Amino acid sequence: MGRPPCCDKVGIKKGPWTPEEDIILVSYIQEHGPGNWRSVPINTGLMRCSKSCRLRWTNYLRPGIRRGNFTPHEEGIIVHLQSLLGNRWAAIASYLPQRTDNDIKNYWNTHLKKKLKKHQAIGAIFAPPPPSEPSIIPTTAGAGHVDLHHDMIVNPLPKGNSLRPASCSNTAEVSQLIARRSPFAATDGDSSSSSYASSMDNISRLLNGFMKSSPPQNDAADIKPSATDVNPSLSFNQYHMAGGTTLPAFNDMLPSPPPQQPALMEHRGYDEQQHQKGALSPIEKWLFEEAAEQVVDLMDLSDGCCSVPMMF
DNA sequence: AATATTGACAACCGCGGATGG
DNA sequence: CCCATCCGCGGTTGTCAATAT
Repeated sequence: MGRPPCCDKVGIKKGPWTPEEDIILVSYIQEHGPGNWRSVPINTGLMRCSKSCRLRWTNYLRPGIRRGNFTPHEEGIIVHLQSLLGNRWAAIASYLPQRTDNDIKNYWNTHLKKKLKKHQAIGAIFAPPPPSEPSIIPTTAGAGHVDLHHDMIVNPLPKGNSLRPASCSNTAEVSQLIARRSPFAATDGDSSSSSYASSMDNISRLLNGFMKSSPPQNDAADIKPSATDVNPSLSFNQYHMAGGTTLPAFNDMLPSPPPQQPALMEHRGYDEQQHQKGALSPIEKWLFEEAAEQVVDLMDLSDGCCSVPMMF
């Protein structure tokens, strides 16, 4: 006897979500908030397993998510964090609050790993570190975070270590967000189409109608804090959420521990509190800061981004 | 034009931690 | 403590579109 299935497989629908299912799920969460996923399929009539509902919400329907078009700077962040943290995608995603762990993971597996491989073959930018220092060489499969990995074995981090700061919690623009975020929606150069895409307008209309009947909540624009919200200890994510156009020093990108994020808390959505469980362990933070000094040049390179893409 | 291959990413699966009775 | 349940995470698979042959 193995572990019992998370849900009754009989009658459970699998595969891509339809717009109608999305609407049902969003409507339900709008009313009840995320959480208690077990009850979601029961109460909504969705023929989906609770995990599937949670995943759909977390990765696609949740407001504040940006999809696709990773910037060179984001790539740099991911590469660096992956070298530090290994394949702890949730932790990495906590530094890029508009990105989901799944998205980052996919991007790593499909793009960055190849880029790094190619780059390492060329043997350019990343020189081997002194043997006695922690390696920050980005490598695939987490092989580059050996020292941290060792430390984590000795002093393991809690598994639920997401640091994900707030993303916008509004739902007033959820239809728009869905339209923007949908993998099938034509956005940001993504012009793929499908039956889903052809239905996006209908979803938007339906959701707009739904939202009108919903209690007012923070508007999407609210995720951009005012200038006074941008304080010196602002994390990278917060900074970008604040619409920053230039980057703070890498050390400043370190997120403050959850209690030090009052401004952020105000914008937190239902489930965002779930992501405040963990924080950097001392060793992790130390390594992060150590590595930050070495990576600043790299980050600067990518930050100029926009004109000088990172070369792997 | 038809078929095979590759790339991208959405979604699923299984494990393990957290929590409550 | 033990057990059951819920939830989140990371690895993996499935599917579809784009590209190559």
